[in-house]
Amino acid sequence: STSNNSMTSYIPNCENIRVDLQDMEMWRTFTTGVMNEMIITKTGRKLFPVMRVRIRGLDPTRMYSVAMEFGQVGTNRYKYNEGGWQSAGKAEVQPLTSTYVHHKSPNYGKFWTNGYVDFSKIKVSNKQSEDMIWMNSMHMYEPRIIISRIDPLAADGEVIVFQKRFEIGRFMAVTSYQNDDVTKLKVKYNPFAKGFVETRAAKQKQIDE
Amino acid sequence: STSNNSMTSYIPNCENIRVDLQDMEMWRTFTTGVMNEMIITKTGRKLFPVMRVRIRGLDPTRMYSVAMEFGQVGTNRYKYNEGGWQSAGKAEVQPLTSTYVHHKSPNYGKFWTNGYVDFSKIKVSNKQSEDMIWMNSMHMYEPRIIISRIDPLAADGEVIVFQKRFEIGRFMAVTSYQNDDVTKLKVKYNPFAKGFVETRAAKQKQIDE
DNA sequence: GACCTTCTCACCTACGTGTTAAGC
DNA sequence: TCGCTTAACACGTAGGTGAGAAGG
Repeated sequence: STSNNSMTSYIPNCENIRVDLQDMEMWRTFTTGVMNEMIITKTGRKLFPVMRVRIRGLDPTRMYSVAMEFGQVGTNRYKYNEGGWQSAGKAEVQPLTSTYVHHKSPNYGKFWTNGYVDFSKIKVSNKQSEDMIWMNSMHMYEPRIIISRIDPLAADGEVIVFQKRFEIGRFMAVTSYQNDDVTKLKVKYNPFAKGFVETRAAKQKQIDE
Repeated sequence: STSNNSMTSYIPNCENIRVDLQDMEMWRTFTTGVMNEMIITKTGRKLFPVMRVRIRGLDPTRMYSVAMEFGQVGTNRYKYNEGGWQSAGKAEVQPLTSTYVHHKSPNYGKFWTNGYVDFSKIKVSNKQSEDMIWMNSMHMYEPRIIISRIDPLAADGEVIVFQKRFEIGRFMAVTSYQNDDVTKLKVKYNPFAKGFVETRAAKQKQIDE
């Protein structure tokens, strides 16, 4: 939408910063012909796949914070019906604590541009809590990266110098998987779900016979 | 020794910084009537007990790095003989990479003084490697804490503002435990060694009978 | 009833222990 | 032989999965 696009353009990218999402093949798998889902629980659940980026163009000697924000997409809530997602009324209010400041923040530009930055520690929840991202179930979210430069002269000591939306990282927050195709992909690619590979294969065999 | 004491005094403690070691009862257990030992391996081994400190007196809005250095004690190497440690010739050269910069560095004074700072991620090794503390086996070490303030005006951007030695944290680096009393204490207090509690108890019973 | 949430569970990954026997 | 180091191992801790039944 227009409002989303304007978000990335009002930030002067004065340092020529670039941020590239990694593991694109994996991300395409979870978004081609399917709307990805992420389970949220009271105690917090990790995301899969994991956002992993390469950052370039920071001043090596200056200090930055890197954060990931989860923005609500659109103004509706959704339901899964007859094999697809459809609007189901107006969205709940976007919870305020929807930004994860990377645990290595703040740090030198040199640190952030050396290798990859991953967000594997993020936990998403349907309850408010410090240390977790609070989301509404059956709502759509989009991850966005925000880089701030530490600046003692600024009012709050930090100045946003870069933002980027990752449309390919969009997902539906759910308390249990709705689309069985999503479950299949999670079991296939997430090592922690290895115990269900055989289970699901056996069931599929029963169906086939 | 005189040289060790002078190390802490040439740093002007201009910010009235205090650093207090926690879990003193545990540390006393590992140093009263016994010389503590820490196993070092090629792939790196964690320390037990873990150094955990409370820091006070930092400027909340300025930025600091907190590090732990492992200094060689004395100029000898040692051997365990007839139930005690004794000198066994001249020490090997102190490896250079003997400082662990805490993984949350750099960070605001406010962060460091809020709660405790623990060094549970430190790994010690007898091989040179990034990310690990390189030590010589059968040598004695002493942990020391070093706090540096990030200062854009300084030549390398950091200025040491505090140092402190922890004599109670001294230990002998070994590739396998020499003193069985140390092994007993490790098995008794380290949760990860719980599998050996019964084993050792059973063996002791055999001896008693 | 229909829809969504919560809880417990078996089954994984990942890795921190001292033990022991073999190696040098 | 002796002293020290290495590697494989059984047995823990810690925590990340979807499944499935129960709850609201």
